[in-house]
Amino acid sequence: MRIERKFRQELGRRLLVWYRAHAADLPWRRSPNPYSVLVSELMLQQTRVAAVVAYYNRWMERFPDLAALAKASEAEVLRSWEGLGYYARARNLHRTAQLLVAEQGGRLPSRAEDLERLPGVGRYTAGAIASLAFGKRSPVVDGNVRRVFHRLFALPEETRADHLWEIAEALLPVPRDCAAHNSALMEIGRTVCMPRTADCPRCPVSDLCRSRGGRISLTRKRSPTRCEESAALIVQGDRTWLEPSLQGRYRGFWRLPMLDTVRMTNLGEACRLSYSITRYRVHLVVFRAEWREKESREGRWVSREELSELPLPIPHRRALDRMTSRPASSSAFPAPHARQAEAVAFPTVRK
DNA sequence: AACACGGGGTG
DNA sequence: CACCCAGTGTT
Repeated sequence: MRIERKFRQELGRRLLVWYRAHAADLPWRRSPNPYSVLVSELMLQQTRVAAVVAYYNRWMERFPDLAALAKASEAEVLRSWEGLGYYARARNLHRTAQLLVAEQGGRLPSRAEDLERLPGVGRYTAGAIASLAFGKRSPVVDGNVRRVFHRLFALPEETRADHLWEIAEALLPVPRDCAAHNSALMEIGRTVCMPRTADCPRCPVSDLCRSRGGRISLTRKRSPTRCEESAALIVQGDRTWLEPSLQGRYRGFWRLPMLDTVRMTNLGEACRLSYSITRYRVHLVVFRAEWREKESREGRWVSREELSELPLPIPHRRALDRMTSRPASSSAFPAPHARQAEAVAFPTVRK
């Protein structure tokens, strides 16, 4: 697709003017140093601005720079990320900090090509850091930009990702303005040219737009797969037995043990809750239990104070909160369930 | 190219 | 409830 110089200049001007007037006041825009751009961009991967702000502020207080982050333990890093999801991002950010402190004098590279070699930094994030933090003439294509381009140029649904990157590159203005240019494209996608509704009257480039707010066709998804999971709540005094998650999505987290009726005695259902995770709908049932034989299990007894410092999957954190917080109540735990609940031996996944 | 990865907000 | 989000890494 050819882009006329005149079109490019007019579009660029409008974006910059609009952005100067409408840029949201976000914490990582206050002092755009490379580290704050790195942290915010990692947090913003597949995650909305509104969800990120509080995490970002706490993060910067706790890990103000690469050196502080590199020194932190993984548990501390994961606890700070808990609830934000996609925990590989946190592990990657931590590794990136350690790698840069160890080998690059604690400095981020400024070229997208070098940034992309860092763990957790792909094509989008590399371009974002290069342009936003270092003012480089690097394009960005994220979900917002993709949608804006689809509408702006009335692109066919099957448009290849490479083509979108070519367009993004071709539209870049002089280096000095690239940060604002890229931010403006994403900000318009986020606040004006939204997935379901395009608020064209508010859009600074609506008269240059080929589709004027047409709907982007939605890709249908398969319905969630139902799963069941049963966990055990084992209490000794004021401590709860937790086990480390050694692999999988919750690697590095602590969690309730899976109910194991061979080594545990099932004392009855304590609580149940459902949650969704990517394409699964999980029904979690927690049973109160006692050890018959604890040998050969990795884990530890955790007090309530320690509980607040260890990283836990949100569903397990919730279940624990529900079961162990009994304010203004003499008993620390819910009364035994009347009937002996039937044990579900192991979580089952039906495909 | 398809899939896994988390949790919460929005209509 | 369905859909989606400032993507990346693995298979």
